[in-house]
Amino acid sequence: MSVRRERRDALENRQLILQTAHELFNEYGVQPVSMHQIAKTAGIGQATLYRKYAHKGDLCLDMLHDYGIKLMNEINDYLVRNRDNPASERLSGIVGFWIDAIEDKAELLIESESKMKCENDRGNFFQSPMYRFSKEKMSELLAEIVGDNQQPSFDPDIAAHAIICSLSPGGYFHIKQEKGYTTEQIKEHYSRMCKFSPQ
Amino acid sequence: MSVRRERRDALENRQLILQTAHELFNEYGVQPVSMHQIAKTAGIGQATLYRKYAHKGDLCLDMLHDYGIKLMNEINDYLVRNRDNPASERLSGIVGFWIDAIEDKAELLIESESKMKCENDRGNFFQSPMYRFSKEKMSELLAEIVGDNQQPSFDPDIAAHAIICSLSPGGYFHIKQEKGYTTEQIKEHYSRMCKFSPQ
DNA sequence: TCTTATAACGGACAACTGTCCGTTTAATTA
DNA sequence: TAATTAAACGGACAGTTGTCCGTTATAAGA
Repeated sequence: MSVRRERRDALENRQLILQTAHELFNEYGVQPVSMHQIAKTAGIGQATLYRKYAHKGDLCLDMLHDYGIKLMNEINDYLVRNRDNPASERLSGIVGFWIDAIEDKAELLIESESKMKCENDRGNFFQSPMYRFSKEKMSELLAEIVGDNQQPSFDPDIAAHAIICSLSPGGYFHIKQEKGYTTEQIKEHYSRMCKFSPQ
Repeated sequence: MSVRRERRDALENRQLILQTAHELFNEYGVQPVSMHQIAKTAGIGQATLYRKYAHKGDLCLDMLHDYGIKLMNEINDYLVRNRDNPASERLSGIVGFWIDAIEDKAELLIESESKMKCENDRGNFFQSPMYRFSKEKMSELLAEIVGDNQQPSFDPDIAAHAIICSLSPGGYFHIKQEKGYTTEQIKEHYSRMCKFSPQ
């Protein structure tokens, strides 16, 4: 059976959308720019935009794609460089990268977080490579931390997921503001939390 | 100076809104009901509705008010009854109550979570009594857990906040489904995580 | 009780979201 | 190269959000 490859106009429009959104977000910020405005500015139909991206959060998540690749590479490098350090330290290292990412890409992340309603949805953050990768790496480190424990322990996947959720932009910026901490102070407290290990 | 008391019609409308929203949510679910529909059904103007509630999430949060009071009382009772148990056990007890609440009130919580955009906003979950109460109680228990530690430790407020954030409905239901765990199994894993204490 | 100031009301409106459906266009096949 | 076919397009539309502003009703004071 022959596989029809993606039509040229479809590909061009996808690139045009990302380009246009990037420019509009740079000029006005993410939140104030509407999907209508993106379509209008790009000179394409509303439906063409929605056919590619289910909602603005979906679009924002795709705009984080390259950043996500870069982040995953950096984390991989970090883990290799520090392979002989304690697992808890490497874990807090990943958390540090994650916090930097939130600070860097706050607007896009907040948008994609707020539109994340339906499970198994296009544009669900929990389906993104960045989330899956980080959960996996954190899970491995947590498994290493609790590894030599005979009594039944918690599921490292759940712990990793919990750590990532606790770093959702909404919650992160709230506590940061409420406590009046700097980014480095938050990192430091998370780092100390990672030092915890079973009684 | 004289304090004008709240006008009668304003009070009546507030009750009418809550009553109407309750009925509509019961019949159709939370997500499918629009603010327009609530106003129309209640027989009041759109602006009257928005004057009382900044958005649907704000309304949902208010609809959780009584439930929140009940929950706080239950947690208080629990803490008194178990005052002689280890702090980590009481902590996982609170988490248990919290998880039950998520399961009970998923729809309202998801709605209020997804509309929580601006900090210091009416209808921000982090301003709600339920959040503040739980964070305070968890923070006290965490302080107790790490209390007799001479080296600098993490801020219990941050840890408490992190635990609550990790239990946001979106994240909770995602991991529950992905792992195929029952509610009790999630509680069990959280309980084991709470057993952790400093190296 | 009547007047008055003002809080609250609500219809109408502008803008946004997301979808439908008839039309166009690119890739495949002859 | 022409015909075919299905993917992709985009204007238009219905429904929703959130606000504005002229009108109404209520509580306080005379």
